[in-house]
Amino acid sequence: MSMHTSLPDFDMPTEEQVHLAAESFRLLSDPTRIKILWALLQGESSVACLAELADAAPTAVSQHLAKLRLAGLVKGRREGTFVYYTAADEHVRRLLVQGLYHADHIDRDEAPRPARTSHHE
Amino acid sequence: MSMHTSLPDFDMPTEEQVHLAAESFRLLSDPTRIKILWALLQGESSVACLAELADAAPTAVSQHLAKLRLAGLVKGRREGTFVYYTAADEHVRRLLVQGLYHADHIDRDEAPRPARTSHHE
DNA sequence: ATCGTATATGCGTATACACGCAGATACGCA
DNA sequence: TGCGTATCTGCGTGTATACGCATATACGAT
Repeated sequence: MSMHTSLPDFDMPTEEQVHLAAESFRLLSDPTRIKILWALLQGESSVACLAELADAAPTAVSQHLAKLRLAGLVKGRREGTFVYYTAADEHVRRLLVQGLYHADHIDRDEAPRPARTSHHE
Repeated sequence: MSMHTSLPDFDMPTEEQVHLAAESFRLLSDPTRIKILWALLQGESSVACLAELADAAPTAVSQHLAKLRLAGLVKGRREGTFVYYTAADEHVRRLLVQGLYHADHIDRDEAPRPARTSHHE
């Protein structure tokens, strides 16, 4: 028994899936990008407008959008000098909603003390 | 002109919500932690076992679990020298599932070229 | 009490990222 | 054509983090 050597017999995601998921989560791990994406879930918007909404510099927002676009989380539609961005799909919405909803239900349980026994107590 | 100054009249999450969500996403943005959490969704497990499943050093896994525990994503139950961890709640499952599912549907659209018109491409 | 296992902590290092600034490119208008 | 706005790109810097190693602590068995 206690075969630590027994490897996953349940369905473990592939390395590629894990890597891609990690990348998506990483892009969602920045407050500015979360604000940008949340704003985009309400409808398409331009860089400058998103900069206002997210309270960040247009340059920074542009860079964030570039990364989000390369990761396939947002799409851009150029119209003259403006580029109107939109959230890529419903997955983004669900992901973001789950994250924000989860934020309201966090139960920080620092319970299992690192095992303090001796030390008299 | 152009009143960019018009701020969100739709329901924008609070700074705290955004911060907490970002923190959760950040913890989910590491391949090793994703593997650990995925394994924990199948049931409780110890550090050493999780180290095998995630193909990582027990020390590293312990540190990851400590961070996940402080963030309220996992809970630990000590039994002798072993500490059996479990995913904190269903939110974690949904979040992780959404992320991994999303990974299978990514449509990397690098479309909106930075506006190349003339310049003879 | 001593030893071995299981887990946790501290330190050093290499890597990655966010942001600000400057410069480049594209579009609309006169 | 030239000017202004909107957006994009490159560089430098400070900060954060993952990992390996060594060490500390806790528990069970001899």
